[in-house]
Order: sequence, then structure tokens, then C-alpha cells
Amino acid sequence: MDTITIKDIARALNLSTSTVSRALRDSHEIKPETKRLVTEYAERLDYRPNPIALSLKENRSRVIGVIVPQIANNFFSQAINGIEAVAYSRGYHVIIFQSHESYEREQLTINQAVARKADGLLISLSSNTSDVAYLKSLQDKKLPIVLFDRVSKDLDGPCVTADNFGGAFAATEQLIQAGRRRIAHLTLPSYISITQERLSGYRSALEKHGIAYDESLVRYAGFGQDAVEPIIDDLLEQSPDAFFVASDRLAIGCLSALRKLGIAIPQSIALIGFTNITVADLLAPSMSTVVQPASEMGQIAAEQLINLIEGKQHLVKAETIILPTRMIVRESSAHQPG
Amino acid sequence: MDTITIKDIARALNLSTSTVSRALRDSHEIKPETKRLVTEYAERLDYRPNPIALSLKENRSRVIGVIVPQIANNFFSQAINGIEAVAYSRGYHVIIFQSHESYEREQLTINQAVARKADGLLISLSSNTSDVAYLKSLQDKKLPIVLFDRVSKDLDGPCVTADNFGGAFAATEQLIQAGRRRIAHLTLPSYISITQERLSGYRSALEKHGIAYDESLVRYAGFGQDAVEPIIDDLLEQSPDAFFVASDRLAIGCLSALRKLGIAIPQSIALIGFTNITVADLLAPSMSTVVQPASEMGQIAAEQLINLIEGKQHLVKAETIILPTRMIVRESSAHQPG
DNA sequence: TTGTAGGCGTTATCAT
DNA sequence: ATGATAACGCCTACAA
Repeated sequence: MDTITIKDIARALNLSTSTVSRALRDSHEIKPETKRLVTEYAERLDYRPNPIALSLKENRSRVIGVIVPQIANNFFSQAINGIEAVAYSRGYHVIIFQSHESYEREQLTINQAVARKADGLLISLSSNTSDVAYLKSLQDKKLPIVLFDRVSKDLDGPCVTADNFGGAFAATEQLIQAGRRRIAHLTLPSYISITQERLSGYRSALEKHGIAYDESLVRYAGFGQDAVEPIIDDLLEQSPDAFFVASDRLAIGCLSALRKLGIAIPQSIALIGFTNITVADLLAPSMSTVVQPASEMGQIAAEQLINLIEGKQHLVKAETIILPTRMIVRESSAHQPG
Repeated sequence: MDTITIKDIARALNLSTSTVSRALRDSHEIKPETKRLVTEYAERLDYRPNPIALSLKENRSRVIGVIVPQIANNFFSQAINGIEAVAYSRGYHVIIFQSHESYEREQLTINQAVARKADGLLISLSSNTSDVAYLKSLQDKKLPIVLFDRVSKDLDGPCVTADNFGGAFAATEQLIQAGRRRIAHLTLPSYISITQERLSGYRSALEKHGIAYDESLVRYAGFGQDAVEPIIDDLLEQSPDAFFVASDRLAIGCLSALRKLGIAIPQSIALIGFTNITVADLLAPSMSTVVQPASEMGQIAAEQLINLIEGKQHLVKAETIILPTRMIVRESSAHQPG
């Protein structure tokens, strides 16, 4: 891939590189005639300034590093969608890194992003990350960082999350109002913020309705490929009359397990996190669904980060931004309790 | 983000930058003592070579540009997964671009990737791309390009695809063997290669079993948000006795539409493209599924590209690599014809 | 209005 | 064994 540079143009037109550079940047101190000559020639040769040279000079890359647990996940791929839309519109490129839910790999990939001179980082923490000292040290070195979705209260600086508390509260209350009392909660690993917020919303809803919190109804499921079936089997020994499930994958596993066992559970499943409504409709028409604003979250996080990068601190909302979730209550769910 | 450079080290240790550079690269012509001094100091200050400066010097970015129609799509996000695994292991980074199924945006993003000095491009064509002259001109400029999944026969060079013909053939034959004769085919836009290959497999299977090809049983659906329901309604007027559907999204739309109409269609749906088997099981237990090797496709495409970039032409498989698909035949599908 | 020179961080070449 | 210098492509302060 042989490229044409400012030098080539200068040589061809018998000008100095600085004149060409200025002409291309439309400087006022260049004679219109010369400008025309240069721009026309550049156009004809399809000249593109070398962004790498620029980066070196300006000491910035115009690249945003995004670190997510996994790409092949509806929520994150939609969030990335939102991030890209904003980033590109503001002249940044996006490099995506996966932590694969591992603290070690998260460190490594963040290191990579830093080494690659990303201008800022957008991070959703892995489920095995409890120590954010490393991120703190990067912040101290003035690297702009915005956390989204899976955040940490141990880290200062802007965060963007969904209203996990509110969403979980609403979903749980929905089940209670349908007459359920022993609502099992199948959720993600306990480290991550969203798990804690959702658990908290679940407990608050129980409390509001005078239902005692029963720890034996709560199960944490890892990510890997660990099957959901045994967990459901185990939960069933506590004779729950409903399930509040904390992710798409878990919900599908839960439905699958229950179907295998021949257990019909009309109106007794609620879910937070589903992003494909048609699938949800087909899978379980009576299941209430709390939808997270994935793409919007990405957009807002990206905006915050870019404002930070560009020093527009005043445009950065202090600390945590909480985005509303949207609950979809299924018809049948309201009508046929029992 | 203040960074430490080779210069800082040189100054601190009273050495020249060249000595430091050589020491860090473990050159034999540096005294062990000096080496130790330098590496220790570098370690302590957490020195990282600036990849941008290196890129400028070596005239390459170690970045691979990936252009896909959309990220938020199971198939592509899994393919990207495979691409990243290979790319990172070989020292490349990946920048992802979306064409959003638009020819114009595809051109723009490819331009971006080129301007950003990507060392090579991995492309899955948008559904509106029929003219690949632009890509050809890039190839002529010696830019390594590998197409995957949605390829073009108008472009020379390596391609990686799934065995769409074979998969479609098998799926169609499966329906025929279950006693179906009027098999509708709901598929993607007609431009893209996978549509043509699948149509061809479908037709071959019909032909083999002496069933006349009936154009009125075939429908092309765009991507956008165009509802599948009206298409199904329309198709039903041709009184099909089975459906062979060409993507996850279309399959879900198809199932949803049929359910709304109260039409039960045991053993009469086959699908190519599904990536989440559990969901498929739950949605339609009798549906046969042809699974595409998404991640593997990404891996192989990335390998090919990197070999091209690094001049290992002899390691690049000539022209098209076709990966086998995997068909999952559901129990019920085989037993209860009719 | 245009040209010259220096620097961004690194490495390769050519001294010493 | 180490240092000085030039070069990658671009921009800009300073000169002319």
C-alpha cells in the first residue's frame, strides 16, 4: 500500500511542504492560486493525511478503547453500537477489547489499550473484578475513564448505568401483584454492581409488600457454560411460585429447564435484561420483561468520555448517570393469576 | 496522560537514546551492566514503547479493519470474536466498522479504514453492494483484503464462506424426506452471495427429488425493520406445507406470524443460520437447524489476512475457503410426518 | 506569500 | 560499547 504524502505534492508542484500543508489546511496566508493548485493536485492523487503522523505530533490517537466482558452478547453489542455512533460522529475510532470475564485478562487488555495510546477508556467490569486500584492509578495519571453498566463504587469519576434497582423492584412487584409470594431470584455473579442493585430492588419490593426475604430463594450463576438446569433443580426444592431472572441467558436456561421438567409456570416469570422482545414473546408470552437501554447507555457513556477527553469537564455529568429501564407487562400476566 | 519515553530514560541514566533503544531490544552490542541498568529503570517507570511512533517508522499500523453490515447481530459478533482471537494472538488490533447494509456507508467506512492505515481489511459485504470496483482498486494498490461470509465472485483474492449451498440442500432435503412438497423459501436480499448460494441449494434439493421449482414460493426480505408478518401472509396464499427460512431474524418473525395466525406447523420448518441452539429448541422443537461456523469463519479469515499482510502468500489458500455447516435434526422432525 | 528548521518517539546507519 | 544523526509524515514558529 504505497501512499502519497505532502512531500510528493510539494515536489511535484515545486513548493515547500509547509506551503502545501498550509494550503491543504486552507490557511489565509496562502495565495488563492497556490491553494487551488495544491488542493486540485491533492484531490487528483487522492491524498489523505497520515493520521499516525498526526497522532505522533499531537500526542493523541483519536481512539477510544472499549473494554467489555464479551462482544458476543446482545447487550454489549448493542451498547457498542451506541458507542460507535457517537464516537464516529465526533471523529473518534473505537477499538474493542474483551476481558472474557477474567480479572487478569481485563488488566492485560486495559494495558494494551493504554499502550496503544487510547485517548480514553470505556469500561464495563468483568464479573471477577473486585479490585479497581489499577483503574484508579490510571485515572491518577489523567487517563479519562468512564464506566458503564457494570460499575464500581470504589472508583470516582463518571458512570453510566441502567436503573437496575428500579427495574428489579418493578419486576418483583409485578409478580407479587400477580399473587406470588415465594419468588426465586436467579441472578449473575455477586461481585458485579448490577447484581447487587437488582438484588436490592428485589428485596425492597418484597419488604414493601411484607414478604420476608429468604436467602435460600436466591442463586448466583456464573457466566461460563455452567448449565442452568441443576440450579433450577436445586431451587425447586425451595418450592418457589415464581422466578425473577437477571439475564437473557439465564432466562432461556430457566425456561428450558422448566419445560424439560414439564413444569408450567404461567404468569410467574419476570426478567430483567431482555433485548429481543419478539423472542421473549415467543418463548414465554406471560413473562414480564424489563428492558435495558443498551444502545442509549453506550451513547451517553461515549459522550461523557469524549467530553472528558476534550477537557469539557463542565459537560460531564458528575458521577453516576442512571438511565430508566422500560418494563413490558404481558397481557396474560395481569389477568390470570394462579 | 503523561508518558515516559526513551529520551527520559536516556537523560536519567546519562546515556544516548540509541543506547537505551538497543538495551531495551536486548542488542548484543550493549554491555550487560548497561542493559541491566536500562531495563531496570524502564521497568520501574513502567516504560512502554509508543506504538504510534513505531507505526510511523515502520509504515504499518498493526491494525486490521473489519467491515461488517452490523455488529448487533449474533452471527457477526461471533465472527468478530474469532477474528479478535486470532488477531490479538498475532499482535494485531482490530477496528470494527459497520456499513449498516448501505453501499454508500460501506464505501465511507472502507475509506476511513484505509485513511487510518489499516494493514488489511476483512469485509462482509452490505446487502446493497453489487459493485466491487472500489475494492478492486484497493487491491490493485496492494492493500490486502479478505472477504468473508458475504463475498463477491467479481473480486479476486481469498474468501471464506460457509457451505451455504450444502446447508440449504440438506435442510430442504430434510423437509422433503418428512413428506413436504410445497416448501416455501423465505430468504435475505437477492444481491448477496449467501442468498444465491442457499437458493441454489434449495433448488438442487427440489430437483433431485423431482419437485418443480415454483418461484411464487420464494420471498426476499430486506433487513431494516420490515415486518415479516405481511410476507408470511402473502406466502400462505400459495399454500405451502413447509418453510425453509434463511436467518435467525426471519425465522423468529416467521414463527411469530404463524403463531398469531394460529397455524401449527410441526415438522415443517427448517432454518439456516441459527446460532443459539437453546433458543431454537425452545422456540420450535421440531425445527431443523443448519448452524454456520461463525467464530471459525472469523478465525480463518483473520489468519488468511494476516498471512497476506505479512507476505506469507504461500500460506494463503487460493481463492474461496468453504467451511462445512452443521445440521441439527430434531427428533420429532423425523418421526411425525404430517 | 513562501521557505527553513525543529520536533513528536523510535530505530537504523554510520561514526567514534 | 556507545553516541550522533537522519528518517518516518505532519505541523508550526520563525525567517525571509
